[in-house]
Amino acid sequence: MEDEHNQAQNVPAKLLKPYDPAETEGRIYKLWEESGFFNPDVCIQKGVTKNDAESFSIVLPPPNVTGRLHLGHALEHSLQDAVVRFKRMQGYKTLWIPGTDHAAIATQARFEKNLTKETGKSRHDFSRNDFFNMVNEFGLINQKDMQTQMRLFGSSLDWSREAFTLDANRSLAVRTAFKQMYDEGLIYKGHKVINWDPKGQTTVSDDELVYVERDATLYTFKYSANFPISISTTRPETKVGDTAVAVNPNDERYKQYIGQEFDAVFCNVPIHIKIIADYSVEAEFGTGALGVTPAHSQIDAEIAMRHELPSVQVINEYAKIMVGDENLIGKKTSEAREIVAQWLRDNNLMEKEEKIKQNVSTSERTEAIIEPLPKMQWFINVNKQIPSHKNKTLKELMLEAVEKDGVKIIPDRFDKTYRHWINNLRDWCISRQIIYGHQIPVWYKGDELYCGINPPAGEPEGDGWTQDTDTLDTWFSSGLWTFSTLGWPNNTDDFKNYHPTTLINPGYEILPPWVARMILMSKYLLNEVPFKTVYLHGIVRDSKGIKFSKSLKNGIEPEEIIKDCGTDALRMSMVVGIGPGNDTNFDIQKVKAYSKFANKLWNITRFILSSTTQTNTLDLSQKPNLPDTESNILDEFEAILIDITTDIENYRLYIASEKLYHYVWHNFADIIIEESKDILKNGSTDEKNNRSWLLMYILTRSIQALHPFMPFITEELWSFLPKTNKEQDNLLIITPWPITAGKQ
RNA sequence: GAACGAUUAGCUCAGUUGGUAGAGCGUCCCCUUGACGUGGGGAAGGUCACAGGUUCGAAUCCUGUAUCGUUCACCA
Repeated sequence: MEDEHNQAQNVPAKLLKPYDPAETEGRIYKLWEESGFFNPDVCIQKGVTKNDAESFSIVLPPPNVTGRLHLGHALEHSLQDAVVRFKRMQGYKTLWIPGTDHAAIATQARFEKNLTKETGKSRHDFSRNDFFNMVNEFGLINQKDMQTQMRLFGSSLDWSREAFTLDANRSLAVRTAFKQMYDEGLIYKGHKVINWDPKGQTTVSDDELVYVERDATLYTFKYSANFPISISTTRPETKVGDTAVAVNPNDERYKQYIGQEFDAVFCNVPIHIKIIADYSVEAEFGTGALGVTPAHSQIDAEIAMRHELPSVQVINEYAKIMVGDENLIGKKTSEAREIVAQWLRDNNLMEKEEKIKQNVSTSERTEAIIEPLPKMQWFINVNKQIPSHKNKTLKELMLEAVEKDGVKIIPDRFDKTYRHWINNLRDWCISRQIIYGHQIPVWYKGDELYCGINPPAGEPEGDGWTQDTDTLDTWFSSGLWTFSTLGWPNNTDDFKNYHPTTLINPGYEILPPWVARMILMSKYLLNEVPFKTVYLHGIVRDSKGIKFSKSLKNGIEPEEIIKDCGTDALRMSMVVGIGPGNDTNFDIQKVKAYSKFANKLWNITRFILSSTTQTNTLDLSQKPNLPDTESNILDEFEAILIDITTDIENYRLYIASEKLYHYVWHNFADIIIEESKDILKNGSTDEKNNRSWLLMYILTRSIQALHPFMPFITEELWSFLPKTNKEQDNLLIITPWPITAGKQ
């Protein structure tokens, strides 16, 4: 039987069995890593990339070291690696930097939750230093795990440049940025109403709030019998801190009272109320009068600022009342609410109680109800005119990036989201009362304040200095990511070669907190944009369209999928048909379909190697004089390659990958190969040779074109192809993209 | 309250610039034992949410409506 297959020696034994990704992928990744080709310096050294080639750089959105990578990360890696491999093959000086994010509050919160569950202890049972180290260790375990996962995804990351937002180099970048902003007055310390998380005992920024709808009661009442105006509130317990009642200046009902001041005893607490006029008050809502509590509401604080009202703090960090008699003092806000309401009823001051739906802000991490409190904190001023930037504000610099500097957001509808966020931006509270993170690089000694950079931690010379105990919002360090990873503040070659980066590829949900912050930092510190294109991907949901989450336990481990179907199949399923900014419901059927495709490609190769002529000596660069039939097939194929190339260059990977899939299976295999069987069997020698060359050519180029999407199987098949010229002698990862000629 | 998105075959979703619809899975029939049973051929199945409009022509552009979803804001 064997003797009938006179070309069987062309077929490696491995190819005779179905494709086995599990056996292949790990080995191939190791091969790549050892080759050094993930590192652009090595590519230049070995003559793969020209020294003066244009660079293509991209930093990985650093995953939080709170846990492991999930399918959303698989999507992100599939997209980025496809583009990176494509650009590398096109001859760009291609750099993709890996890294992870310490994620400050998220990591500390998760660690502390585990700690309490397992040992009953909390952070207060440890020294600051010990606790920091424990959280960090927890993070580093996850970090290591994620590095393994990234390799499993096949990502061609330059591991020699790996970064962590909390490592020494990044810490230097953080201190440098902080000092520069501090010295120019952009970072300031101020006593303002901030979002306080009573459970986490820290401030949180506006972006870390989650609004939850709840039932609430809207109470309408007067402070005292002789007070002329009724007010409404859902939080009567805060009203012991009121210092004014605000009405709309055009409201005829109340005009006569504007400017008057009243004393009252509210729930046994003496208060002094001034009646003021402010346009922010809507006459139509409630009674048209707003009780102003400057210490416990952002909006009221703004009104109070405009009218120079005193501010009285009545709620403390533990969300307990800190004024009043024994009935009130020390009570939790929820208890105090009912006590005050009852007092109002008892004193015939309550006019109305209605049930309403209300959105209450909670902490993203601890789920605690946020208490607005006045506190001394560090802020970044987004409205200050910056002398070193032609008196533009940070907000203006951020808008400039998309309006003038050409930062392109894909899909473009998110451009609006970006602008809207910036236009509503308030000063960014950057200090946190947690331990895990970058400690504020500021030291105090008496009235002296020192802000420093120098390693190891920036501390000043001499004795008696104590460092500010707060740490920075995690987004402060991630805002520096595109350049802190390239060696900034040192003027390194990497920084010169690769910044601004070409592309960034995060999920759309972090457009405001991350993408916008990177633009802020880069525009201010470097006077340039951090990246040229922002490709936003969507969310991977479960098959029912529900978001994966740890609490719902509906997560699917990427490893399971990879074990069953292979990474290439998973990657294809994450790319084909999923447009930018679109969510996708994960469906294992889709992955299975592409694992079939992998096998199909495997068998196409087997067939061509075993059925064509002279495969050992076939030189692709020696194109025979093809008859029309073959010539047309070739033209059609090249046209598709050009098409696909254009699609990828415009980041339409979801279309390019599908076209490739469709061509290879339903044109190449189903039509071209099928009709070749007869030719290869019954044709003349010339016919056989021409057809053989054509099949081998399309196969070879298809494998190259598929490589960005299915890197493992294509690299493996590449090794089986005849080695008849220099190009084919190399690893597939560094072969030139098949249609460089097609760019014409 | 506002912005944005979605609404296409039984299910999950593509459809890049307007030229009367495609994929995967599922269903049914047939074929394939010399690439692949993870294969091949074929079939059924869609008034492209609805109503108007622009156009020679619209799933694709415009207006409005409905339902679902996301995000932002928030009424004190």
